[in-house]
Amino acid sequence: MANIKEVASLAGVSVATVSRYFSAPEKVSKKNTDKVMKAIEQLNYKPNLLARNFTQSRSYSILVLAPLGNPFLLDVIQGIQEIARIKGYTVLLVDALESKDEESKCYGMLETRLVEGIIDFKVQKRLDKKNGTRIDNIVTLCDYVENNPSPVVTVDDVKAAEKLVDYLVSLGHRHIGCLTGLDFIHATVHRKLGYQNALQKAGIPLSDKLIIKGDFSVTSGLNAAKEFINMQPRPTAIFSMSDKMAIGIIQGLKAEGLRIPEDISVVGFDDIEFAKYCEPPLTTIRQPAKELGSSAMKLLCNLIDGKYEPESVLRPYFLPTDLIVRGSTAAVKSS
Amino acid sequence: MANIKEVASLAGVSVATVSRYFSAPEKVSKKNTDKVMKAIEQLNYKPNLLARNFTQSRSYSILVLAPLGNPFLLDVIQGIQEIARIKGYTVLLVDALESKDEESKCYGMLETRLVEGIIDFKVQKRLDKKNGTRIDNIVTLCDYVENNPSPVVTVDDVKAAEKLVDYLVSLGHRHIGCLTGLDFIHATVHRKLGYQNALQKAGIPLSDKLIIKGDFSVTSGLNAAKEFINMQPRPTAIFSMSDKMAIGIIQGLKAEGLRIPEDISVVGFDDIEFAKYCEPPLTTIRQPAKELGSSAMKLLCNLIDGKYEPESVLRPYFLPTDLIVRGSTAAVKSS
DNA sequence: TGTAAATTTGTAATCGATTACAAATTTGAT
DNA sequence: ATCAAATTTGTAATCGATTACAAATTTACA
Repeated sequence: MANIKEVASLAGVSVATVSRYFSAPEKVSKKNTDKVMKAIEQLNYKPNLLARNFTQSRSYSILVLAPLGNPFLLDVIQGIQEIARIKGYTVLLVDALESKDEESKCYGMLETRLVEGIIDFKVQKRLDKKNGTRIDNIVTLCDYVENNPSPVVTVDDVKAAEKLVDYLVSLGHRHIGCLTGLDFIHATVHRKLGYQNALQKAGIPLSDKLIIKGDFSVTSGLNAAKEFINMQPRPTAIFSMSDKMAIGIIQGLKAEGLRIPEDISVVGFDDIEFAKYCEPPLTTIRQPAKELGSSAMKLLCNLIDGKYEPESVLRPYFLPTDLIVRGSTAAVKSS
Repeated sequence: MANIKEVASLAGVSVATVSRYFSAPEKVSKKNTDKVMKAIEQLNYKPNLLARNFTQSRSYSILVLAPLGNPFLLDVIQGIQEIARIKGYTVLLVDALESKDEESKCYGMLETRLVEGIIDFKVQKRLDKKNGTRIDNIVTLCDYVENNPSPVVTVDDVKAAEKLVDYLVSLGHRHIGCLTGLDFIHATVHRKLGYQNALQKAGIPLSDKLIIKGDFSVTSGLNAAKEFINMQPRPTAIFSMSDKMAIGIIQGLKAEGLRIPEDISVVGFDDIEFAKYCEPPLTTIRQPAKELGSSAMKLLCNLIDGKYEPESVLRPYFLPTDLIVRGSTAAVKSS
């Protein structure tokens, strides 16, 4: 494989000229440009980017730590990719469900220079290491906590959940079940808060008996369905913290002969592609997936470029959500 | 950020010793190991992997070119990741639906040393460049063509489709519609072949009128549904080349008041997670997604390590598929 | 044409590791 | 205690680019 020196010698110029041919072609005379071009062509030369990255001390790569298995993520990742491409970054992807060990290895890639930034789908607790401050060039996506150690792009889960449950309340529901997500994800906490806010506003007493712990999987929805059915009194509506679980719930309820939405209304969260192809189509909260991804990536690029005062970006950057009303919800039966 | 020289000088040893501390710790005396450890600790030293990669002329990265948007891919990618982690590679992911330009840039990453191998979800036509031979360290996944220029891991789409349509025939169907995928994907060609084989075996005349062109999206399924309904004679069963399209078809048929499977049977291909949560649950072909990913990655690792004779791996590596019978198929109505 | 300014070019240092080879040290056997 | 073998260590070259700086060349204008 030819290197820059060979190109230079074949072209009869110095290596600096060849290097400039790539980095600042306007500074190379027409005559030499031609010579260099020919030599490159003849030797089929491709610059060794490992060498370039090394000298520039840049990897032009960023890392995305995402819990694959969530179909909602595909769109988010596409949003990330879109900006990455424009800005000249390549995207490394790691499944975030790996071990803690694996995770810290990923964070280590910042220090070993393999990546210039990280987009993580969950808040890191232990970001503050030795020096007690936030670590640079990390953006938290779709998760958020008070005093977040890194900049955040997400939706306002509290408001979104509140909006959704407000809607159920407006349909006359007063016994509203809740299926939560993984509890180390802060979105779970926030959506629960929104759920409770809505109930309180409506003067409905809160009850932990109406809340079941889920894990965002279809299966946990299926299992929860049975529990909801056996509740006394049985809820007339169920708020599921993800569409996937809502689909499981609907399956489980139908298996027991219940009709949706006539007997029980079910709502999800995310608006994944299949939400509208459910039977019945799912009432849910739409998150602007692609925008979440692209906004996070833009933010990360600015962090890498040092365009921000660190403090100025620690306030969460909330994107708007939409309530999508479909067929899985109906007014409560007057009993 | 401390470098190896500073560590060496603080520890009172040579850089070679520090380097060996990482690469061959058994060759460093206990005394020096301690000294180096302390110096590393004290300086919070992390080796600059950009430098290491450069000197070793290795990136320890591989690229996956995948059409995101296919939920089936998530599992495949997890399979890839699993092996990648074990073998010490990181995975770059690029959405394969990008422009040709983007695509060749990705292939260029092999020559610029940024990645050591590529897993591509489609066969490359122009792999044979100047030297007319196959390009090393590329594995084609889930796509296949005669005289493939690179090693292939996939399922036998012909056999799988044939198995599926055999099943429809066994239910008494003789008018079987077909919704194809993108026609530059060879799997489309092969599945069509399997479809035709099954019909021929059963002595059913082939007719292009029963075949509609799709693009693997739900929408194309929705659109096709209307066309199938208006066919004369109307098919009693439809073979869709992906689950997503099948879901669209089912939606479209139901919207027109048809019952599945009583009026029309529908089958898909892939067995994505939502196939079993459809209404009715989808009869389909299960592809071993995770195994496809892990097998491809293992193969790629061996290619990178030069363990194979090039010719020995150009025969496609077929993984087995299963026919999954669910509720979307039924015996044809005796008319 | 002469000279200053602007442009283009080349030399050589540099990035931070790895590693071949030689030198130094330790170990082990007699 | 001696010497050979084995182990450990250090010196310095190397990977392939970028880039500061100086030198050479070209351009512009009086």
